[in-house]
Amino acid sequence: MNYKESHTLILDNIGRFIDLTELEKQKYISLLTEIEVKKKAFLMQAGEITRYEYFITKGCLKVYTLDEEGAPHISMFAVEDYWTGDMASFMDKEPSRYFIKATEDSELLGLSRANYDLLFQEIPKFERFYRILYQRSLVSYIRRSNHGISLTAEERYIEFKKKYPKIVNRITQKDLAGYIGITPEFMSKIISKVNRM
Amino acid sequence: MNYKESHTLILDNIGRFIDLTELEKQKYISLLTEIEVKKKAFLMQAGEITRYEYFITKGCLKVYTLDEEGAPHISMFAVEDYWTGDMASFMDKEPSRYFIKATEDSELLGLSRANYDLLFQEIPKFERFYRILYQRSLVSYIRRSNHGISLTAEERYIEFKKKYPKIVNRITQKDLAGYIGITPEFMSKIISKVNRM
DNA sequence: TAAAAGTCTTAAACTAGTTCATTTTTTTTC
DNA sequence: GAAAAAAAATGAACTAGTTTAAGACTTTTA
Repeated sequence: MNYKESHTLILDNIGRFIDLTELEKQKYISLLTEIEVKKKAFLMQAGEITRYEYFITKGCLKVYTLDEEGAPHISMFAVEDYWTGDMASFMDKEPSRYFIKATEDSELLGLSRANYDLLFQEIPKFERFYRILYQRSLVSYIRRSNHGISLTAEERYIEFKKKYPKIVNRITQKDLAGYIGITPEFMSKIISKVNRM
Repeated sequence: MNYKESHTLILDNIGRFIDLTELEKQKYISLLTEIEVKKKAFLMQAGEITRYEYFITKGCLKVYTLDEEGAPHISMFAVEDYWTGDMASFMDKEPSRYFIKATEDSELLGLSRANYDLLFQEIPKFERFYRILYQRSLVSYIRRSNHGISLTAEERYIEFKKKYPKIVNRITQKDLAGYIGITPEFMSKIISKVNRM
């Protein structure tokens, strides 16, 4: 993907919530860093302090933690047009608990912490953009944290398929199990059951 | 609680993230509505369009949905110095799925949707306040939605006690079960087990 | 293109959590 | 302050999801 395409993608994403002048667009783009990650490579690992907030222009990544037994718990899959990172670590400059690993060759745009702060000084409109972006993410996480707790694994799988039909075909069953919160073995049973219905 | 005390509480809460002039403080206070809810009364019910975002100055409320079988799933307990409401319904003016019920006699300050919009026009600094508020809530919900899925009920109970030591003594075991995502019977067993340890 | 590594499937034995039913304890209400 | 209502405790039978192990299928790597 060339620069122009990835810039159009991120500016369109921002354009959903705020209007920018040509000058502001240029200024914004100048604050971004181009990043490439090959399949299976880490964008970031637990213990590091997150340097960027990421916007995905191409590919797919998984964001996950490891529990005491070393089992992975996937908190999100990020594909084109998604934002990702570890906000807690990014904001408070504390070591992250998350790993971010590419499941396909991927391309991203990164906004560093210094540039994030600068952004609000230079284009205060971005306070609004992030206010709305966070608000919307919040609505969906509140819903997920309730559903995660109250639905059965089978119901969560059916919801995931409905909500992310494009993602479901790009990830392994094992990773999906790590997201749904069950073992790969039980995931396999659920899938064959649901497909039989 | 008198007006002055509740105004100090909310202004201190806001003061954590942004600085306001005296004039701005007055302006902000003038946009708020005083609300009282008696124990067991509803602040809001599913099907209604949420009219306010609420700040609690006294008391305790539970925010919950009912599933198809009529079982309650509690998404948060809100006590003094907390913000609550249904953001999805408030923002998009769509019917809410949530009930909010007082578990103690409570007092709140409400910001209506019209005044919320006005606020950003009159004191743009509030974009920043909400950007930071939402960002912090997001961090804790992301953590909760992962933990909710990957910890056992007993671990979730121990975490809740550690994180909200003051709330745990103000709510019933039954409501806590509705938050943790288990039956009241199993909650009872966990509590007696943990206390025995 | 063969070997190695990882993913998926299946099944049996197990455990965390549910359901239903009953009794005791606490809180609410008049 | 007695009666009613709600919450909490306990136990037995059940179900959703885990664990372990082994074989089949796919993808990656040299």
